Amino acid sequence: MATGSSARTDILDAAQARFARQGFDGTTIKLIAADAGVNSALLYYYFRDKERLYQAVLDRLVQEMVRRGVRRLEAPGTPEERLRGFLELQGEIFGGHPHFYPLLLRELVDHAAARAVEQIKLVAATMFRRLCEVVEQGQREGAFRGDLDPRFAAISCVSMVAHFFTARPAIGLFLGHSTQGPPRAVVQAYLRHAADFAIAALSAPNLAPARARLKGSAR
Amino acid sequence: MATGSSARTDILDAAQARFARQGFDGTTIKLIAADAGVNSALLYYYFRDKERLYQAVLDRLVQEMVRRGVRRLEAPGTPEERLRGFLELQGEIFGGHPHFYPLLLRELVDHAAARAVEQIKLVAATMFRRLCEVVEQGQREGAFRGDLDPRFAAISCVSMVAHFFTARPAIGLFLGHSTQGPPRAVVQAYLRHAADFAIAALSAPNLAPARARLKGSAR
DNA sequence: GTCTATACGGGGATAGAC
DNA sequence: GTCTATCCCCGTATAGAC
Repeated sequence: MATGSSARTDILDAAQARFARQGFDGTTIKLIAADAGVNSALLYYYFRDKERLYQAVLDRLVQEMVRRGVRRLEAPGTPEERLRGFLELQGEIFGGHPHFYPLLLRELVDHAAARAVEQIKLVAATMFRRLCEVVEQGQREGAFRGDLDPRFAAISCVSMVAHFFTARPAIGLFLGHSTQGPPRAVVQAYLRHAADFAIAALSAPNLAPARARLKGSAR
Repeated sequence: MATGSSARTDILDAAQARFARQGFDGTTIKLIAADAGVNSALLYYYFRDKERLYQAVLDRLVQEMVRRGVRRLEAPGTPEERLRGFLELQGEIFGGHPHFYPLLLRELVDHAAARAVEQIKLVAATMFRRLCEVVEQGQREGAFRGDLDPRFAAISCVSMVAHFFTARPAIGLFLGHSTQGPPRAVVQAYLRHAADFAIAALSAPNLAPARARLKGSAR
């Protein structure tokens, strides 16, 4: 309700940026108001307090992530193609919008995600579940090795992309750049590497690499 | 100097726990003092201000991590054994001491690691460099595939372990437990999986499967 | 809906006694 | 070295005018 309000979404946007950059405790209501170009008392009109403003930001974010993630996982293609597509989307989201992943990350770190239990359960029941099903399908079709726990495999694949953005400042220095992180081209190169690395680990073991694609019809 | 002082280390220990759990902004001097069982003014005697107290905590932590990491990487053995040993240590450190990884993680997230630039450069020049050399050695010896950037491979391997602990609350829910994270046995199982997954990706045959798939035929 | 003005508390930091 | 007492700022939140 009242979604048309410009001030309301301005506040949400400003809050998202600040919470992502400085965390809950490090962000002040007055600063958000200044960013949004409104008076600080207005924040209490739209959202009851700082806590609920944070919740509203988090809600909006997780819902968008789940929506895009599930849609990508349900795209047509082989399990390998769908997994690659999902990892690609992950890179787009985490790398593209500067306030997306940092906010999720903070929520995980700040209070052991206590404020996001419901949202995480949603992710578990939709996106994560779907991702595991893709791995399982690949296993049934013989493209992926069958001796892996699909949930562990899913976590490993996602981790290689996620942690790159988590540790972005450190990785920037590791690779000879700055704490701003590596330049875009290096990020892209890493993301390609990570997808290949994941598929290599998942692919059926060396014995019969060429025969792995039994039912595969090269399209 | 003055390392014998009990109050000083008590303060450092208490500060480490609080900073790890609640972050810099979320932690108060008075609370740290209460945890350490000393008066809050004493913190200003040993450390000039909150900022320097935080720095001291971070210093102590990174130095211990580097020391243990490098020692493990320089242990005798094949590249595979040394990589496995390093990932095992990573799991021990991150999983074992509850304030170790959360503090590093916060530093990465909080201000793009601005407070830890020097420490990260130390890690880059010692531990990370050493880890890359292990991968390179494996490549020269033919145990690991040669078509990977050793730095990217190193990052991928570490990521699979690190992100598991980063996202611990979420992964706990994903696997049907709580935001406290999965039980110890599941953590151990995942760590074994991650090491195997990493080695599988590194050992995968060079070109045959990946290229064959493109053409859809492997003679 | 949006603003001004303000209360109320809490946090960092200091002076100085012991 | 350790504590008591205190200052001062700033952040959240509310009351109420427009």
